[in-house]
Amino acid sequence: MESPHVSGTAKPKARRGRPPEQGLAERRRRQLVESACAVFASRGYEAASISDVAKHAGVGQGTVYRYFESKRTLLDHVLDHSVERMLDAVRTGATHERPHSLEEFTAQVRSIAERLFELIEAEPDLIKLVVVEATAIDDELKARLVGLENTLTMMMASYLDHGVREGWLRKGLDSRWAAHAMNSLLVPGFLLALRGEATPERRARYVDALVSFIVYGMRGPR
Amino acid sequence: MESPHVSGTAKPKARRGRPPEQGLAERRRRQLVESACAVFASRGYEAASISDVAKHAGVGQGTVYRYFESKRTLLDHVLDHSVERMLDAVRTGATHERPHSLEEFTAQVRSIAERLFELIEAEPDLIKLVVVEATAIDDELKARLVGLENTLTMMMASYLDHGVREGWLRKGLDSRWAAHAMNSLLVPGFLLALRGEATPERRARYVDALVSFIVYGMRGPR
Amino acid sequence: MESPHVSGTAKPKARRGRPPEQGLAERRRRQLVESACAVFASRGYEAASISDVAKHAGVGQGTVYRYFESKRTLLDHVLDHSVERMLDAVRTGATHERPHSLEEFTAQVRSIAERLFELIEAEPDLIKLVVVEATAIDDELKARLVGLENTLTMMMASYLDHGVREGWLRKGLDSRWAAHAMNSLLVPGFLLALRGEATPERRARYVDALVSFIVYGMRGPR
Amino acid sequence: MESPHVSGTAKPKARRGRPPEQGLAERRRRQLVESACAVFASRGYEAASISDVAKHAGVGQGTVYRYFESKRTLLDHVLDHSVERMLDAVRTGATHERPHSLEEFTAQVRSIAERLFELIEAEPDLIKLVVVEATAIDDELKARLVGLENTLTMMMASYLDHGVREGWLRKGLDSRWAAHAMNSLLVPGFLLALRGEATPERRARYVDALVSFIVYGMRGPR
DNA sequence: TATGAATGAGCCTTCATTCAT
DNA sequence: TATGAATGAAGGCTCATTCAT
Repeated sequence: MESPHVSGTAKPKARRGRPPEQGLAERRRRQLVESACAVFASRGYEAASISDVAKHAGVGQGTVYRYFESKRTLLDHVLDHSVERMLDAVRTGATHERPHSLEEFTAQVRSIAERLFELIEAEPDLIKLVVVEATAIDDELKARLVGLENTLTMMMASYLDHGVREGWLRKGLDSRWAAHAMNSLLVPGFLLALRGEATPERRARYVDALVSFIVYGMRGPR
Repeated sequence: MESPHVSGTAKPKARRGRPPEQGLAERRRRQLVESACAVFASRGYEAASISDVAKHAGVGQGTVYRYFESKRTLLDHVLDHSVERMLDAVRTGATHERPHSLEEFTAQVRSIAERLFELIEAEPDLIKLVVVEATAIDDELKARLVGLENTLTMMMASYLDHGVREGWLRKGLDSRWAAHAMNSLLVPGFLLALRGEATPERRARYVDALVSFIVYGMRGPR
Repeated sequence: MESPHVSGTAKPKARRGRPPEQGLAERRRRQLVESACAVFASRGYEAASISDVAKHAGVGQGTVYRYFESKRTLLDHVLDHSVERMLDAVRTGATHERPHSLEEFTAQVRSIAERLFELIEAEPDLIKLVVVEATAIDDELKARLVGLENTLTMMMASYLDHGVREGWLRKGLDSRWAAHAMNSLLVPGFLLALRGEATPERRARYVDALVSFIVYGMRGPR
Repeated sequence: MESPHVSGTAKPKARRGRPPEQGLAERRRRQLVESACAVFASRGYEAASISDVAKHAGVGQGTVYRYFESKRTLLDHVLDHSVERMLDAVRTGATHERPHSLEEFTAQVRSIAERLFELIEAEPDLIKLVVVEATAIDDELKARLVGLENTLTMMMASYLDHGVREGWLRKGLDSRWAAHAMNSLLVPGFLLALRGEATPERRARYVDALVSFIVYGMRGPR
């Protein structure tokens, strides 16, 4: 930062004292968000206490408040973090930029569904926290999550419209509704996983059925 | 559960003097459970206070403790009560004892789905309490609810097996999985309704799609 | 309250349970306000804790919150209570309704000053809390206390104007300023008392000097 | 207190190499005390945090603890500093070493009062901190401040005794009491200023009245 | 020496639960 | 039996103080 002024009069403000250990703050924040994910997910947001989170992270409670101004703020970060992971799953699954045939579309849907399943299986409670519990905490939060889902739905809808224009999805498709249904249909899979009954085989079958349903609905009865 | 009604209508056999208010206790319990349903549903279990429940029921707080030993116990009863209502919806929807063709089966599924939608739209918060919030409160509770869903799944699975035996569902159907998928598919609809976006039109379309999906999966690709 | 309806249908709402012990609430409130007076006065408002107040009153902390919704509310009541006592002192001192000569006026001033001295000597810290510390806590509170003093000043000013009209106070007296000065001059006496050095003799002398000053200023140089 | 300034300007006697920053510690202390004055005065002692003081002084919080062992100790120094400023005001007002007539005495009293008013108007919150808030913090502190006022009173009393001996104050004057009354009479003015209602005109009138009162009391009824 | 990260005691407040009446 | 007054254990949050660097 101050490298250009090697011999200038702008003395570098004589950093005294313990150097702020670059990156520590960010590491701590991450560590705390992760602990909060675990604790909020397992006990629920209301029932979880800041002291639980601190204990899980191995720090004093006061430390939590150096990095997050309130329990509620911490939740915001937990949600951001979790949503980010979900979006990563979607991005990883979407290998082709845009599909150009029903087959490519189907393959992408399958791939995304499988990534999401993996995430759900890895962190069932966390996903539940984001997808369901959070909407009950706060109106502001509910609005945020609804907005997020709307964004996702819109993205998916534009995908579908693209398919309609290219001719591999039927004309007259209610793309907004279809997109919403697709989002929604992920939830049962989430519940399946949540119960821990999702053998790879069953999971594959669920994805198959889901894909079939989507394609069936998208393509129309013929 | 309802041990008293052993022999039909069981009129209390006109006794002399003031009847000892048999059943008063039971009435109070019911009244309290209903108040608790309302209060827990509207504020969430953690945020609701016993004093809210008592006020809603028009009794003193102490009285609550004459009938339920703790807030947690009261929740147990709220859940039982709500589950009972959901089962009623299912029972009401299942007009024929058992279907004997794919068409009857489909009609029943549709009918049940519609009853459940009605319930969800009538009491979205209560359903949310049962389906979502409750599992985050307690491991014991979570186990109970999972058990409940397993029971439902088993009931449904035996239905499906019956269809397989009668030949209108395909041989080799993984009935346990199929039953579970059917249960799970209610959830997106539940979310739809919960968000208040369920116009009658969308709801109908959702039920259609749901039924299609189920039938599609049950009957196989051909 | 319900005495008129001796044999009417308006059944008195069947008071069940422990009777609310008429007046208990008011007694508790008083008891708590008095404890709060003592504790706030001796430690200062900020440094005093609710738990101190509760301990002083011999109740649990939770009990305080049954009667006052916050620490701040409790302070409001402490101030009201203290102001009331100060006003009582003034009222007790003001034996004649309105003075009709300089002598009567002087006698009343002396009498009021002496009542106030008694109060100050009995509760020096409490008076300090009201007169000085409170104005530093809150803008809303400061406004209230300034308003109170303005009211007192106005009352006193109207007294003085009355004297001017009746001719025993000089024409052209700045009654508003004079009233304010009189109020202010009580404070030194308060400090005198606060230090515990106020022998009856010195106190009398102070009142003499005060009265002389007031009369001197009121009557003018002639 | 200021032990270094033994022989006048005391220049540090040009030494070789970097001077060991003698006095740096003392400068830091002063800087911190000044910041603490500002912060304690504006927020009140209890509500002010060490971190506020450190920020105001432009140092880290830890640094404060290198110079003062606790927040309480810092307050001690703030009070010393403020008292010193008040004494300066008195000293500046007292132009003649000792008055030798009632007129000179009166002029000095007026001059001192005006200096104090200036100080109060310049730093009302700081004065309030010293005069009011501090006595509520601690018994030890209260004792110190009472002791300080006693010292002032004694000084003033010796002044008055001097006047009695020289004959321009009446024999039999209770000098200790009179001195105390004079101190106390400053307080109403302080309150006037504190409330921001002190126009120059009112202030002049208040000083007039104060001086009159003092002279009146000192000289006796004749 | 200066720093600021870390800590835990303590505050205000809420509320499930108990119990005298 | 019904009541609501009383309670104390938490919980979220602040901040004086310590200490590794």
